[in-house]
Amino acid sequence: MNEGLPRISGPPTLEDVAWTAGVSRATVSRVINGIRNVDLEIQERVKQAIVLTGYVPNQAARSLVTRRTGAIALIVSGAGGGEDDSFPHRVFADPFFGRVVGGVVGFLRPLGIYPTLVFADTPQSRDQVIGYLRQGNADGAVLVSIGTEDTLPKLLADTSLPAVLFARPARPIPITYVDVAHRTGGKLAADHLFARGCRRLATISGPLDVPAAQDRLAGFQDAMAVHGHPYLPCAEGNFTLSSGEVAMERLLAEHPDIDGVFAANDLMAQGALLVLRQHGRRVPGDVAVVGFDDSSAALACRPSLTTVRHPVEDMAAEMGRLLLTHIERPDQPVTSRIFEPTLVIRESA
Amino acid sequence: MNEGLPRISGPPTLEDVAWTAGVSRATVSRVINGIRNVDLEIQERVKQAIVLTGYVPNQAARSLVTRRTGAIALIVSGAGGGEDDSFPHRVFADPFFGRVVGGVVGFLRPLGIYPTLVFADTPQSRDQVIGYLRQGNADGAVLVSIGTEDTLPKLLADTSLPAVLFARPARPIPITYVDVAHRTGGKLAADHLFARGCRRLATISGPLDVPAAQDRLAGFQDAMAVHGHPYLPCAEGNFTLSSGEVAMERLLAEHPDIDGVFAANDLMAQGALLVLRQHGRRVPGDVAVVGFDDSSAALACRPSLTTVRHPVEDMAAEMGRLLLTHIERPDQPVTSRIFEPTLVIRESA
DNA sequence: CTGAAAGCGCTAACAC
DNA sequence: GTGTTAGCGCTTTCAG
Repeated sequence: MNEGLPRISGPPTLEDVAWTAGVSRATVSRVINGIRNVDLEIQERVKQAIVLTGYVPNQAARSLVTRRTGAIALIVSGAGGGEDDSFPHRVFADPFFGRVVGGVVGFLRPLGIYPTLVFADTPQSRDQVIGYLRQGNADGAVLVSIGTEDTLPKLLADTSLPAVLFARPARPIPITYVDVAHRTGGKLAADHLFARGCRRLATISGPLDVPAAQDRLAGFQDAMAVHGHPYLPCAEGNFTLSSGEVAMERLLAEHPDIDGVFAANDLMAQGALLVLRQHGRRVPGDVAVVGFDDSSAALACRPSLTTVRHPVEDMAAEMGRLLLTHIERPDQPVTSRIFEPTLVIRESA
Repeated sequence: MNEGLPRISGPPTLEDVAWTAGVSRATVSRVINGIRNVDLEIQERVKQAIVLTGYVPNQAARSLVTRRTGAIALIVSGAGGGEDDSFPHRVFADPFFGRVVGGVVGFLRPLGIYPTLVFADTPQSRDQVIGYLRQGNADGAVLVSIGTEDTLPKLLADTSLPAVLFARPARPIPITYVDVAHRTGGKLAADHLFARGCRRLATISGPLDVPAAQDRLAGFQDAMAVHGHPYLPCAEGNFTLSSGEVAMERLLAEHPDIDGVFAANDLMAQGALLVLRQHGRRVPGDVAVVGFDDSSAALACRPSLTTVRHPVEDMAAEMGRLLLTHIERPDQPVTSRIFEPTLVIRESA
C-alpha cells in the first residue's frame, strides 16, 4: 500500500485508489461495484485505500459508459396553453401535488436516488423537457398531468423512455399508470350519506373533461340511483376552494332544502363548508358534507371533513416502483395498478 | 453533405453529425457551443446535419470533460433526529415549502435547468446527501433548512460546493443566504393593530429556538413598547394550525379581554381564527388578527387574513440567481440579501 | 478558420 | 482472481 506518496491534483480517481492499494483500476472498480471474485484480502486493501484517498466515483464518467444516470425525472405537467408564468407557484397551492412529490421522494430516497423536478405547462416547455430527457439526463420519468389537453404523456410515450403516469390518461396511450378507483370512491360517499339518512343530496363535481372527475360523479350518481334517487343536482367546480364556494352558493340557491353534499375533492368541500356556515346551516346537523382525497385540507376544516381517502402517497411510491422495474427491463409490457379508496369518517358527515 | 449513408446504431453522436456535414467533430462542437470563428456556410451545413441526424448532445460525456453537470440540488433539510419516516409527507403540509420550490423552479426553468429535489432529515440521510453531492451530481445547492439543530448547512459549507441558504443559519457560518427582515414584519403587524385601536394585544410566536420566530416576536414587542405597551402575553406555537389553536385557547383563557392577536405565521393565525369563532368572538370586530407569510392559507381563512407578506417566491428566485453567480465565480465572497416584508390588509384586521 | 489528437474517469471484455 | 486495454461522447489545446 503505497501510502504517503504525493498525489497530483484534483479529486482522487480510480487510478489514485488503485495506485495506493497497489492493484489495477479494474480491481478497484470490481470492489466498488460489489462484484465477487475478488480476494478478500485485496478487497480490504482497496477499501482502506478508498478511505485513505477520500475517493468518490465520478458519476459522469460512470454514466458515460453504463448509459445510466441513476436519475429519474418527476414531471408535473399542466394543460396550460401558455397564458401566464405562475404555474410553478400555483401547483403547490393544491395539497395534492405536495403529496405526490412527498410520496415519490419518500420512496426513492432510501435508494439514494433523488428526482429531478420538472414543470411543464406550455407547449414550448414541453419540447424543452423532451429535449432534456433526450440528452440522457434521466433514466425514466414519473409524470403527473393535469388537464386533458396535455400532450406530454403522448410525447413521452413516443420517446420510448421508461415512464409512469399518475392517473389514467384522457386518451388511451400505451403507458403504465397508477390510479385510484374513482367510481368506488363516489359510491362510498353516496352510501355513507344515504345510510346516515340524507335524502336530498347534491354534488359538486370537478371539471367534467377530467376522467377522474367524471368517474367520481358517475360512481356517486350510480350508487344513488340504486338507492332510488336517479336525479341529483350537480354543480361543476374546478377543484379549487373558491370554485367550491361558488358551486355551493348555486346549489343552495336552487335547492334550499339540501341535506347532503358530496364534493369531488376536499378543497371544494372546504369551500362548501364555509358557505354553509355563512348561511347558518349546521354541519352535519342540517347538511352533511363528504369530500374526496383526505388531504391536509380535510383536517383544517371545521367541522373536520369526512372524506374518501385517495392514497396518493402510496400511489406515488408505486409509481416509483413501477418505473424502476421498467428501467430494469425496458421490454416488459405496460402494467398499471389501481388502488382502492376508503371512507374516512370525521365530523362533517 | 453525405446524406443518405447508413449509420451504425444507437443515438447519433457528434461523429455522426460531423461525418454527415463533412467536417470534423471539433467544428461541430464549436457550432453547438456557439463559438465564433466558424465560417457561416459551414455553420449552416452543420445545423442541417444536426437536424438531419436528430442529434442531441450527451450530457454525461459533456460533464466528464467540462466538470459541470448543469444540475443544481434543491435540498429541504429538517432537524429530525430520525424519529419517523414521514418527513417527505409532512414537509408540504406547510404551504411555505411549496412556495420555495415553486419559486426556485420558476426561476430555473427558463434557463433549461431543473433542480434535483433532495430531502434530508436524519443524520444518515445528511451523509448520503453529501456523498451524492460529492459524486458531482450537482454544480451547487440551494438549501432550505428547518430547525436550529440542522448540521447540513455546516456540512455543505465544508464541501466548498457553491450553496445558498434560505434564511440566516442559527449559528453563523460562512455561507450566502437570503432572508426577510422579520423584525420589520413584526413591527408592521404591531403598528397596524395599534393604529386600528387595539390596546390589549397578544401574540402567538413560532418555536423560539428559530431565529425567524425570535425576530418576528422581537419586532412586534419592540414596536408595541414604543407605543407604550412593553409587556404582552405570548404563547409559543410551532407553526402548525393546531398549535395555533392551542395557543389561542390558552391566551383566551388567561386574558379573556384580548382585542388583537399577532400570529407568527398564517397557519397559526388560521388556527386562532377557528378558536376565536368557536368562542363567539367576532373578527375583526371583537378581536383583530394579523398573520405572517401571506401564504395560500391567508386566503382560505374566513374572514380572509390580514398578514405580513413574506416574499418567498422572489426570495427563492434570488437564491437561484445567487447560486448561479457562485457557480460562475466560485471565488466570489459570500453575499446575502435581505428582503423587505409588506403588510397585506384584508378582512381580519 | 478548421482538423488532429489527447484525454476526462470509468466499466467491461478479454487475456493471463 | 487480477491486469490490460479499448472505448463511452465530448471539449479543447495545439498545429496548420
